[in-house]
Amino acid sequence: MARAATTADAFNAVAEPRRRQILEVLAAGERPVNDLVAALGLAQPLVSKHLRVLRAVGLVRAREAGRQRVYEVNGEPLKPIHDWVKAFEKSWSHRFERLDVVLEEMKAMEERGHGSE
Amino acid sequence: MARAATTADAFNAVAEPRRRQILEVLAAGERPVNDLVAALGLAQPLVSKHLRVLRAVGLVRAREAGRQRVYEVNGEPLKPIHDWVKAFEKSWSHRFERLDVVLEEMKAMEERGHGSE
DNA sequence: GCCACATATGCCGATATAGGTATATGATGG
DNA sequence: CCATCATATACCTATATCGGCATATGTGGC
Repeated sequence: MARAATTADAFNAVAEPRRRQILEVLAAGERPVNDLVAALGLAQPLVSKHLRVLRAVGLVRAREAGRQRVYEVNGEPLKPIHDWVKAFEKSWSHRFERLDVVLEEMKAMEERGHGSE
Repeated sequence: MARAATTADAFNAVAEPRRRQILEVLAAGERPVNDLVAALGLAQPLVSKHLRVLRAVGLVRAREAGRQRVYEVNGEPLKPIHDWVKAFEKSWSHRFERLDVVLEEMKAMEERGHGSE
């Protein structure tokens, strides 16, 4: 057996740095393929192939617009990754043992009108 | 070029379901290899090879104990994944604007003693 | 010293990848 | 209709994987 298909999983799809880049660009707003080609500096067929993988896992959606195909992110398939990784968060964030405390902190931060990051 | 090495990244290392399983088991506490073999029902060389990959990325650490080798999780290399994925969280959690609601949910989940997967 | 135990490594086969180049599909405009 | 733009697909090569089996390394006990 070889490695699991890249289209098997969001885990596998997102393991490719280029695919992550594509998602990052699309996070700023939907884009036709050529924009992605320009933004990433990759060969057009490469981008199309990566998009194919992302589409297969549901991470992007295509919309037809004349002769262009406009792609848009759909982050939902990332949720399993988020949930799985989150279970290990305490491993690097030691203040995380007291979850209640952390929640208070976050809440306070939010109320102070301070966004994310 | 083939796919990036599994040892290139936590992203790649964790794309393998078995490797995730290993980390899940180890999350409950350090274990010698044979325990993992029993817990996962895999062939011993397989487990050793997966551990090798996880070690290469720093996701596990080995401690010598007599003729056993006790492995332990180190979640820190997962942080980049967490951070990256988190940026897309709003994409699937539309109620994310109401942070307080989310916090309640998290608290509830935690109190229910929710494991991984 | 020798044998059983615990783990790691070597070699093999099948597979599917990423990237490249050339080409097919498909829509638009003249 | 034909040429052009936008995107997708086909074919190719090199590579590294996962899993299986056999074996090496290394430790402890008798």
